Amino acid sequence: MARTTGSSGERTREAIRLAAIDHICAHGYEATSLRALAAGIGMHGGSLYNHIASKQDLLVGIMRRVMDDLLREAAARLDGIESPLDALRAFVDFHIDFHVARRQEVFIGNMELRSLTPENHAAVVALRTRYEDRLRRILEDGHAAGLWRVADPRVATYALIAMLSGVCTWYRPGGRLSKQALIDIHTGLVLNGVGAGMAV
Amino acid sequence: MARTTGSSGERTREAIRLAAIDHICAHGYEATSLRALAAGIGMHGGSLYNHIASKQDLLVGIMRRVMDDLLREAAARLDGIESPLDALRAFVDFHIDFHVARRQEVFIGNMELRSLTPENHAAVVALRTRYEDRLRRILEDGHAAGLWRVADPRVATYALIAMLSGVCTWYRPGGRLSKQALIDIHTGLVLNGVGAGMAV
Amino acid sequence: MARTTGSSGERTREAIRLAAIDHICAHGYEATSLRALAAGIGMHGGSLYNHIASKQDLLVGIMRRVMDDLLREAAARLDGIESPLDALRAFVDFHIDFHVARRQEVFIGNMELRSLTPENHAAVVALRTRYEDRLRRILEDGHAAGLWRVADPRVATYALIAMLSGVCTWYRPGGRLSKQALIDIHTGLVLNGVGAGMAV
Amino acid sequence: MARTTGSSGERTREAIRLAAIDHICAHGYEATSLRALAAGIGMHGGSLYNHIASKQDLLVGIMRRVMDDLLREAAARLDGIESPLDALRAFVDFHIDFHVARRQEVFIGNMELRSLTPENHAAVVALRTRYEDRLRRILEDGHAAGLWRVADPRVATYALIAMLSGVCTWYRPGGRLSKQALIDIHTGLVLNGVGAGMAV
DNA sequence: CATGAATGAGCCTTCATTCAT
DNA sequence: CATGAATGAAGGCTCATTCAT
Repeated sequence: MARTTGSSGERTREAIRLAAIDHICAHGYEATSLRALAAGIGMHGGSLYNHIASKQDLLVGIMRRVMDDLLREAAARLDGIESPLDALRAFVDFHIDFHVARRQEVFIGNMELRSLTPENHAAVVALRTRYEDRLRRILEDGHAAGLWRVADPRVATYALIAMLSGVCTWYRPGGRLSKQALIDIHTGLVLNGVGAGMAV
Repeated sequence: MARTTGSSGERTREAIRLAAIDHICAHGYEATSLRALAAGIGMHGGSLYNHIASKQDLLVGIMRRVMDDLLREAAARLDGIESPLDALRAFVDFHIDFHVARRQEVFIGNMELRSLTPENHAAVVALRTRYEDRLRRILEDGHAAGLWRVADPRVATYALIAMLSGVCTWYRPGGRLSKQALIDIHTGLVLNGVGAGMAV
Repeated sequence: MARTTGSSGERTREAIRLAAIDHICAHGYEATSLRALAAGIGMHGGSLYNHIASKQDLLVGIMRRVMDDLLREAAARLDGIESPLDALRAFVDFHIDFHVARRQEVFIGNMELRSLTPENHAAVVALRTRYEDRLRRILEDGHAAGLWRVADPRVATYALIAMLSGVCTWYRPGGRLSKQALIDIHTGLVLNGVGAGMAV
Repeated sequence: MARTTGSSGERTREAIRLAAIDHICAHGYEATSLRALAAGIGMHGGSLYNHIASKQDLLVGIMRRVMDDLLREAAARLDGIESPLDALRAFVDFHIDFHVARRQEVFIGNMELRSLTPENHAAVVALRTRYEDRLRRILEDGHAAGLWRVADPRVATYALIAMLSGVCTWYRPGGRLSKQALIDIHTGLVLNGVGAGMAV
């Protein structure tokens, strides 16, 4: 007998996740009511608990998943690139790509850290740090290779990631600019910014 | 005749503001309880209403004040600068300066837009836009003067402001770097970024 | 042909009963969740309903069973004893015996009367009364026979049963005292109490 | 200006306590809803929290108060009595007196120990033990003085207190028997029970 | 002005129970 | 029979807000 692509439970779980992402992104975690979430997908509030352990669990689930995906996809796209310059280009490319595609979840990941319990906070921050370390190492490598000059790689990392992530604050799909245009603009700012401008 | 620095009422109002800034910055607007705020300054919840009209009013007050100060101080520091290059330098300098000094309020201004009622949201966003316009005009002027090349001034503005504002996410006074070091690093990234690198 | 000790269904039903006795005894009926009960025996909450009609039904089942056993075993041990003195001794002996053996269920029977629906409450109280009547009749018989003096048999019955049942509040198997020691102590208190002391 | 005998707050607090005693006694702690309690005294559920810290706090408050009163009044009535026989009589007298007067609270004290948090449980049990120790010491003193024979004072204490406390299970004010009759009956059972029968 | 108290809505969560599979 | 999922009600508790004193 044919099996549907996911049990009803899995589909419900996913509907909850999507509704939560939408609502938390728009109004924030604290301002999101599970009742409202449930109503939005045609359930009663209590029924959610057949699929999630708690509201906090729902939040941290969203955040871990997006961080996991970010790290995994970053590895797939960036591992093995030898030249720091290529790596930096690829990083910008990937970062914008991912942040445009997963705009809402990444936004939540940035905004709702303070809504996590201490343990969850530590876990998510650890994942963030691993991602930041990728960029920091690229910056250090290029610096060591004389490709550019970065006085303080840590601060530069923070600054560049803040810049590149700004996209999920204002970007709306179907807007004036294509994703590729976005990538080009940001690639320019980043490469020039660190002083690898000739190469642009 | 000597004048006291403020009536008792004004001092209370200010204490409330400061407590609110602290708490909202740390835990968010929705997660901030007026009772807790009041307790923190030795009052009862209900008594706050002798000084504020509502919780929303308290929030929007904080946000308007910091935006007003931002615009006023920006005008004082930047108006009258002729050269786009000097203006850009001065903008970075001022932005970091202000964002380090008013770290918490600016952070609230960025994080809690979504907690505002539609009217308040519109009002605060209007102020933000006026500030962004300052940078955008500088970028356009420099471009027109051939000092640098900025393909899309609007997106560049978003990107640069996101980068420069990242500071209030992680900067803690008394940290590893002096404010001047911060300013230097960011000035480099910005000037290089737009392609005015020779001038750094 | 060998017979198994019970069908799988019966064994499940019994496992539910035992788990319920444990949990209700420890935390009370209202504080007992059917989900928790089910989990304790490796089932899901809903599956319980293949074996019980309702939570109330589970409770009243436990209480009726223990009262039925109490009455049946009391009859087996006490019916036919002629002398009131022998009967009183035997009653104490039996009561302690049963209450030590069925400590938890009897405890539930005493504590959870108030959790029963009115009909169930009436039914269980009727059984209790039949048991109390046994002691009351013994006391009246001995009084009539001049073996002791009991001013108010009803109150004396309540008092003596309260005393003898206290055992299930504090007794733990494997404690300092043997069951026989318990019986001796209580026999002394009861016989002396009614004034049949010479006979102890 | 005349002052009322208690602030409105105190009167409300007392109304809550009384309603809680009634309801918990009748239906048990777990089965008692704060909403229902509040409705019973014309308030909304949330308003209770102007007077209590939590439902558990309400329960432990009732239990501590009655245990404190029990210990204090016991001291007032029993301290200084030299003769063990007089002390035992006085103990029975006092115990029944108090248990009739404070029937409901004492009942709660006996039934709801398991509803207490571990810390509260320990605290209340400690008070109970101090009360039991009074009776145990009387029994030991009389035994040492040769007034009666008590093989195991600890168990005898449990047994007698269980018997004397049974009263709050069935006694209803205005019933068939006067309080004095109750006291007389129980005094007889106790004094005879320990073998001080001549003295009755 | 501050207090103490009440309101009424809302929140997260748990629960007994039902039922299609 | 067991499961997974839904229901609908209820529960304890918090909150912004109001108002008489």
